[in-house]
Amino acid sequence: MAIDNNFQTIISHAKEYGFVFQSSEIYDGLSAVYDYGSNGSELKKNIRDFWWKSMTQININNIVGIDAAIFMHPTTWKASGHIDNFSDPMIDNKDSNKRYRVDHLIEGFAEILKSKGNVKEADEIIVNMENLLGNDDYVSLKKLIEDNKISCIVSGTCNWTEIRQFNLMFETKLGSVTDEADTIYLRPETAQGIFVNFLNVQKSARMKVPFGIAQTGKAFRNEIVARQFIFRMREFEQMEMQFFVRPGTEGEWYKYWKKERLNWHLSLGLPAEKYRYYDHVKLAHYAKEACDIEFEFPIGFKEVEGIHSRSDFDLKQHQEFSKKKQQYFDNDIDEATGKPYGNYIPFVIETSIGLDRMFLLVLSNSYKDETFTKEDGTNDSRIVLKFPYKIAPTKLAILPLLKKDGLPEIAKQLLDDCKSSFKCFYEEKDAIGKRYRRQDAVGTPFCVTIDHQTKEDNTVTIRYRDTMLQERISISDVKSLVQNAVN
RNA sequence: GCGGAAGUAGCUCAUUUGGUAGAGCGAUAGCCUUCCAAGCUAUAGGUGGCCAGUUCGAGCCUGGUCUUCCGCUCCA
Repeated sequence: MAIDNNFQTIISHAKEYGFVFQSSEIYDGLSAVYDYGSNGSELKKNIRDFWWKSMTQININNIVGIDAAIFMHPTTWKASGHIDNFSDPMIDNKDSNKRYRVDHLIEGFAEILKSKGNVKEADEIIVNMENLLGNDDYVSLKKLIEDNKISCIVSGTCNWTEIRQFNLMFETKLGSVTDEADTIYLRPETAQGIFVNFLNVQKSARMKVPFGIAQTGKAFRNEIVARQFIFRMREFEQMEMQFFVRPGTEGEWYKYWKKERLNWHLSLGLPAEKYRYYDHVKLAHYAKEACDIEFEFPIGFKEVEGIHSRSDFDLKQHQEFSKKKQQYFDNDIDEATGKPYGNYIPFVIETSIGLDRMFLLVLSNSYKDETFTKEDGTNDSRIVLKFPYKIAPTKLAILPLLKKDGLPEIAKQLLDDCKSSFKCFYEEKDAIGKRYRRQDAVGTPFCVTIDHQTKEDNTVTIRYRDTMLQERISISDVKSLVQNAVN
């Protein structure tokens, strides 16, 4: 997917106005890692807060939050399937650019040998390969491929890259963790922190199925190709909610959350026509039903959130690996039998949204390059970020028209009155028009100017970001007006 | 990861064949300004992505490396 000019412009704007920087930029940066600047961190936090509130406050009766550690016991990832599914050594043919799993490549060659009658030779190669794989001896493995002149089906050549292990998970070391190994991983998803705490939370918060556990936090994936700005990063933040339900009811709850999550997006005033569902045909090993909520980014329709019906796969796996029962006793009466539903491992509906992707969604949707006609008939233009009010980094800019005649003093009084209620910005430098443009560029929904008339009748001019219209209101009404608009 | 292209001030770009870098905008500090950027003055900011090599001399030539973009590839 090509990155169009519009997207490039947005990326430049994000850097120039303190939203997103490349990580460690003074050291030439780190590929696919980004930092959030002064405005970006506010926007990101506001999105996260809005999600958190929607989950844990509005659904106050049946969703609670947790904040699990990034480090988890390594067996977690054996249970989840992350270790087995993502640790195969790979090799690329430089001429065809085709990638092979090393074991598949060599096994394929051995099959051909066998079909030609060289059974003994084929078996030797396989034994040899398994030994080398067991020792992670990639240099000798490559030599094995080259010595046997194993070639690419597409190009027919033996022009191979070095063998590499594409493990999705970042490894690190922790002092003695288990008997077997001290290698631990940075979590590739936040969900497992919820699953392993299922009973802790259920018991301590006295939750009854159906209920949910919400969490936001960093996750890490060693993506082979990570591109497209903050769309695919190696370190990113997820906002996940796992909703535990009685087996047999997962279908209706899946439908419920599928609808509910899209409504959340729309409640921010984001355009419905830019959203669509993508129902998965090919399902993951744990899934019963799954869909993505996609948004039309400048780079096309892309996934921003996933809703997955995960069955009881995760809890069952953890039960098996930990030898600890993960079941829940349901006291509700089953009308069919007249008895309680009893013990079961709940089924799970997961909603998982990428915070960074949501950030990019909001940013690219809000970015407008507008041209308009001024009062004197000439054309003018502005770059404006039309953020939803409640997540805008700064809510109110307070601008004395002149930095003399006591105007700054009045302005600062208003600032003191407002700054504990919402994020304000104060500036007295430069012409007023220029200051308006700067606020447009960072998406501040309201600007208030203090002029000489303010001294006479306590009114100020409020200027609206989206329409550029202005009106005079009483200075005492400013705070409540902004507060009402951003809540 | 493979192949291609690019990297000069915060941004957009100059610098004729190799001779120790400039502009506009922006920023900062003043001045002027009574409501939608681009009035005046001054100042700051670059070991030319980084490291080597060739040369008397490299922003310019060569190699490596990092980052970004494009095309593949990969993608619970």
